[in-house]
Amino acid sequence: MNDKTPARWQRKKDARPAEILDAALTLFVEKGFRATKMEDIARAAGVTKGTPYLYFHNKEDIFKAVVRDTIVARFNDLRSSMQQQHGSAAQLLQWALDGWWEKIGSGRAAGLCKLMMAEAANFPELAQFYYEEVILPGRTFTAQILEQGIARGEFRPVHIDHTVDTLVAPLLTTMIWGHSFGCVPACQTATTAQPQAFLHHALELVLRGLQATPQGTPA
Amino acid sequence: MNDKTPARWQRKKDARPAEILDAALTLFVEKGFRATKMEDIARAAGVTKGTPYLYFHNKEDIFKAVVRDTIVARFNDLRSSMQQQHGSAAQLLQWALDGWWEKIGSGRAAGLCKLMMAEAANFPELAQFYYEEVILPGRTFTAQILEQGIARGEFRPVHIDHTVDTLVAPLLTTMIWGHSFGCVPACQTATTAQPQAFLHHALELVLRGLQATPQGTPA
Amino acid sequence: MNDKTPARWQRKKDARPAEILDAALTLFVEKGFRATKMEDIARAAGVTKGTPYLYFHNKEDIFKAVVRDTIVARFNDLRSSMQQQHGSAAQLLQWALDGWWEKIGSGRAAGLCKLMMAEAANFPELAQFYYEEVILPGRTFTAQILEQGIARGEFRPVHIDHTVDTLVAPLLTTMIWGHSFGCVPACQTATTAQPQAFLHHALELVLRGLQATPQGTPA
Amino acid sequence: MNDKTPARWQRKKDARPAEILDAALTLFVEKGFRATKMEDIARAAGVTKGTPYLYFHNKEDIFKAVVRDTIVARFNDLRSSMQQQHGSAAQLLQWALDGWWEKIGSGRAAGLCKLMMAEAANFPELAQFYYEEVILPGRTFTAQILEQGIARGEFRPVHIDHTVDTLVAPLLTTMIWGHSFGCVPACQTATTAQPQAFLHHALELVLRGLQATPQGTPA
DNA sequence: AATGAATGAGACTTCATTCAT
DNA sequence: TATGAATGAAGTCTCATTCAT
Repeated sequence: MNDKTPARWQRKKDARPAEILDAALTLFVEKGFRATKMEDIARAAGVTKGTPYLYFHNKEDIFKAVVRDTIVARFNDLRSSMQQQHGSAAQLLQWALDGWWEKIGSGRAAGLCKLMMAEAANFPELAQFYYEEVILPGRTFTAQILEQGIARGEFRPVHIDHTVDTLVAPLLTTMIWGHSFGCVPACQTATTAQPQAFLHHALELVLRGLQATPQGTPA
Repeated sequence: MNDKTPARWQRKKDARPAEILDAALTLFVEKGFRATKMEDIARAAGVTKGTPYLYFHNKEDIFKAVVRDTIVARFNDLRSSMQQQHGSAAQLLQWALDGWWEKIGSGRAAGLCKLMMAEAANFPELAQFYYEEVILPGRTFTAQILEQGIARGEFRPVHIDHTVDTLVAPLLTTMIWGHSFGCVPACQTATTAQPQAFLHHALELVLRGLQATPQGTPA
Repeated sequence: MNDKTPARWQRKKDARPAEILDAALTLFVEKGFRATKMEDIARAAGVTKGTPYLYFHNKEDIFKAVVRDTIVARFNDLRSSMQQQHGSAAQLLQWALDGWWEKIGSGRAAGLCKLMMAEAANFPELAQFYYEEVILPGRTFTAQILEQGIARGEFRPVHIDHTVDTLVAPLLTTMIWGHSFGCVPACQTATTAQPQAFLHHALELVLRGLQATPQGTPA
Repeated sequence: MNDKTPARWQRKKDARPAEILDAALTLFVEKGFRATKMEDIARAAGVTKGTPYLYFHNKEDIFKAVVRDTIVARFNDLRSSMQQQHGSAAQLLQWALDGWWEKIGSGRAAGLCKLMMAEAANFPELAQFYYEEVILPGRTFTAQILEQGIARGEFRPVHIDHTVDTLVAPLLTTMIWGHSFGCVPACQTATTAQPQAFLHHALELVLRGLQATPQGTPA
């Protein structure tokens, strides 16, 4: 409004790359990588066609930056929210699930994860970054809780890797469903309508399955 | 038929559409819809640029035909392999899982499912077809087994929809993982290495969680 | 209906080229040269794609044949209808106008003339044929009547060429208008609605202008 | 401005559309709509393939713009040159004819009119624009002069619409002939060689025919 | 730092023509 | 003679990227 407030413009200047990435994130999630035009990104960021090229080498570079930045930011959020949680392994998993939903599953980051799956084969290098920064730490974190639970006799001894994947599967399902069929009005399911209820239900089922039972295994 | 004719082209009208769809399926799964060029499809099918247009209206039409044909074919396979299975609900679910893996999960059809998720928002009409022909029938089938299991006292009474999704989640995970990060050598996990072992493990966990227990629920 | 009547098929066989040209004439008039597809011509003629090529070298060749055949046929019709007409020069011009309307102006041939104008620059060789077979004879014929009228004192002495063109102008206008704006519902004029009335009116006006008047020319 | 810059391209946004339309006008008139390639237009305008699409939606859009712009511009020229002409109806018609020849008949606009006739059926919407902006005003203008002439006793009472068409016919003939057979060296006629002489001759003939004569009509 | 006109490779689609049957 | 599957040149349009201003 007031040209005399340089601070505002100053901030703006420094914020340019972030604004561009923010716009790109929204558009990539909404339309996919190929269908998102550079000019759309620029316009959504309030700049003109050429400006994104001052900060990024090309469209692929923007995509990579979007993934990296979003992931890092979301992961820091999630990590700090998980600090110093104590309780049973089951409780930790529930907290983790809620934290994940709040920080990632319910926001644009979930769309980005879905996009990352869609494009992983086209961006192997980026996939590897994601794998190392997201997938492995996430698996390790989950695996540690599991192992703790087993060590404490809270859970049966189980195959760690497969159990981790079993715990992660509902999260993946929620993200992908919500950003694929969930976007089509005619293709709604219970999961898209009440994702959190589904997540809790799935976790509860698996936790029951993990429960150490004195009397043996089911048929 | 006769290798001695240096024919520029072979006539085989009846086989052409299937050949084109087959080539398209492979390429779509490998590279995605946008990144697959019509000429690539043509070349992969052993014809030239113009030929696919003799059988299909445009690229989108080919995509739709690929989905419809593959889905219908795979579903018929699966359905017939499930005919007249008898046993406990748990056994039925295990058979269904194995049948699904054999007919769909382990083949190109899984890649198509992953692609369908990636593109659902871009092809709402096709998404609806897929939803009606694949998702709903699959959910209904699973739900019936669950309800049977509950009615027989084999399973606890549970929320059907969420449990269906919990059962389906590992399948989705397998398909998507296998055709995203699983395609990148540096991004392997236990699931991509031994998908069937994971699927069995996940099912067993959930079945345990479903088990009717006389003595109450866990914390 | 009856396969036993070979005569009918015999005739058909010989008639093929004519049938193709007839179909082509209609389509060319309706849609223009470029917009008419070979396959449309074939289908309209009741044959398949390749057949026209058995009788004609290519599309251009068909166009040329259409023009030549139609023109020659229409001209023979017109010429024979004008045989042995006697009367004043004005009467001859009126008879010629009516004959022209009946044989050419009111039928598809008029559309062909319009098309010939549209395409003359693209088919110089064909234009020359048309010029020599239609334009020049038509002009000569008209010029002769004019000269006769002048010689008899029926008409004033006038510039023959320009007067011929003045007499021909309404005919051209009728043909062109009827096959251009006349085809668009929202673009009707008196001429398209009542072409014959216009033609008679125009001829009468010009004939009055040609009338030998004792008292001199208008301002 | 500076010849020392080996610039791959020149920036001149304001002039571009006009340059493109100018190039397009020439090419459309010369080769017709279909036969004119977008790249030809671009090259003739001194730009590359993609540039016309910065200013026009597609080829049809360029055609429409060419018609609209040329028509409007020529019509304004003509209208302003006809301002404040006084005299007899016959004189007005002669002035109008000369003005028309100077502003329209002798230039590229005449080719555009011919093209408009050739393409009217393919572009009904554009035809309607042309009809409303050119044909109707032109007819109204001519009709008013005629009615004035009749009211003043200068002309006989005649059918206005048909007489308008009779007056317009030579103009149409000139435009069409000049841009069809007139372009083929072997197809010249008096009209193509001396169009203005023909136009004057035709007008004089029709004016004589319109002359109010006390002593009756000819046979 | 920012603009936005211009570029030009690239992808889709059409259709006149060919030729094995 | 007739067919019609297949060809492939040609044309339209898009959009990531460049660069003079």
